[in-house]
Amino acid sequence: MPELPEVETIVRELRRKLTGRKIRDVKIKLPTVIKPQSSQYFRKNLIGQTIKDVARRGKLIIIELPRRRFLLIHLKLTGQLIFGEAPHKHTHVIFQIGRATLNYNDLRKFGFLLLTDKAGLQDILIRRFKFGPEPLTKDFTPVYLAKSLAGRGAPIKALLLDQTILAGLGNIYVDESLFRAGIHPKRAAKTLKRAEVEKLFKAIRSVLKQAIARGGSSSQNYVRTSGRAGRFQNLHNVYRRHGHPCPVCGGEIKRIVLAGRGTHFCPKCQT
DNA sequence: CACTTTGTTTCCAC
DNA sequence: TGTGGAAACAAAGT
Repeated sequence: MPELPEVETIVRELRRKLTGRKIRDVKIKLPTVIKPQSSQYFRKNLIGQTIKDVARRGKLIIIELPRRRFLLIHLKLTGQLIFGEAPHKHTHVIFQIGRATLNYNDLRKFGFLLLTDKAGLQDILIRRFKFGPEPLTKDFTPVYLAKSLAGRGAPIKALLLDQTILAGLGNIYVDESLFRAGIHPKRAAKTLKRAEVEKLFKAIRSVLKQAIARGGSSSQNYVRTSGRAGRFQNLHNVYRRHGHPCPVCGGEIKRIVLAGRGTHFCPKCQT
């Protein structure tokens, strides 16, 4: 599952391996797989470019190229960027950087790559990706969280998944954060007490930090850019553990559908 | 076959 | 206009 930690890892490795290097060639293996406008654009525009910088906002990776060009990579679900791997059935784009290769794989093809100019980038960032703060920066505070939840009748889980409130939290980490905070995913956001908001704030940060430290969650087919699996799935308390006992109280973990997502929680511990 | 998965969009009701 | 719920969409593996 591509979520925050793996994107962090990818960006770090992209910086290390690509910054200042030339992209000599970009091979489009299956042009129809990528958004139609981008495959053409790739072929024409990427050859010989030098990567200047890489940034991350939520699950969107933005690589700055010279001449005010930007490469956007939006990783969703099964999207992967893997260094030094033989291309396979789900490899859609291969970046050749010197002798190194970086594969863009996406089994379900939910993600996309797009090469665009400054105006297009701004358009996308402003109109399509109005991201809230990064959970692990100082922009994210208990006060901000409280303010975002105040007066909202929606279930707390729905708001935590909303990227305009908080960037980069996906289904796994929302479920795990709510478990750690002892809050029921269906609770109306505005009913959270001050102490609960504080607890949730801490839970989100600690879950993400631990997940990053362990290289993310390989619960289905996520792997790191090195191709190795993450190890946070071993620490999942509730995510896809319905029918199993709660590690805290021993009660049964339940699964419901909330905000269109599989939602896992302990009915005893989370109120 | 049904079902799962994510992020986004669309539609509908209030 | 904002809000929230529900459904739809992409694609493919289980």
